[in-house]
Amino acid sequence: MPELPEVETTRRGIEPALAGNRIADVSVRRARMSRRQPNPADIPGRLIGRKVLDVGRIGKFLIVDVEDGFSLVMHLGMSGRLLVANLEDPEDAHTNVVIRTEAHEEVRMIDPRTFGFIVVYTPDELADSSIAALGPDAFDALPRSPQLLARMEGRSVAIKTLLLDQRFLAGLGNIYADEILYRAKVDPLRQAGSLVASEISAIRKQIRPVLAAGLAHGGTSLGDLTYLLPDGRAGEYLQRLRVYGRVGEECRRCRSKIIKRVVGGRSTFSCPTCQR
DNA sequence: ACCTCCCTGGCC
DNA sequence: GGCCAGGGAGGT
Repeated sequence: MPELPEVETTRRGIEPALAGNRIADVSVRRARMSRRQPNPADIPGRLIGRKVLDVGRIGKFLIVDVEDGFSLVMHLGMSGRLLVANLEDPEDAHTNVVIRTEAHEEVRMIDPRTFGFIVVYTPDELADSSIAALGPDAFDALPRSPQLLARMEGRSVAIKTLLLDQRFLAGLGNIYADEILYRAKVDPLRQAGSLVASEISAIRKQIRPVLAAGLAHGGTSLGDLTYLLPDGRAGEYLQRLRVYGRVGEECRRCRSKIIKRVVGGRSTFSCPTCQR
């Protein structure tokens, strides 16, 4: 992971709060948050009393390995945040999951729109889950261009849709896909299989810088402020976005008007002139 | 490979 | 009062 020079994202990080500590209690306050658990009643028994061995991440999935082979998987959806708090700290609204450790701290998942979730897998369940099908992490394990090219060959899917497919690359979301394609000068609707090596290389070159810039500015809080940093502050990447949300504004490169279309069911912003 | 659904707060 | 945004999974 990159340094986070401008934004201190947590008062106390999730990883130090969990790693090496034993889980004392788990509370799922909104049943929907455990909808991906085959039997939601399994969650406490699979976690309580077990020590956290490792805290990792693939794309947008946070993966916490505990003793006896269980893996706690958390996803923040679009409006989720994780907060490390002391037991006596007042709870924010929409605190939907609370994981307490024997160090008397809590990791709280706050998620107004409840697109996030928590699930605890056995090794077999993990192997059968969508986690096992995730592509390489877009930041930590970005494949070389020839490998990306090979995986795009013959595919008619729009490149934007492919970038959002977590089985292709794990970690890119709607806003960042648009920014990457704008910087790479590739039309989001181009069929993946039609891209030539130089275009794929251009896309690849932009992936890490765009993600790093987003991280450095604390992510992208939109006008509705549903996404917030763990401490409740807004991320400030919105002001740096070059195309996302800028329909009708002038392209910074060629002054054409930025257009908005729907691609793969998601709002998609691009320059009709310099993205080809 | 596509479309629809889930959910809620903020906005028109 | 209704629309919209996001990520992922399920269905067609």
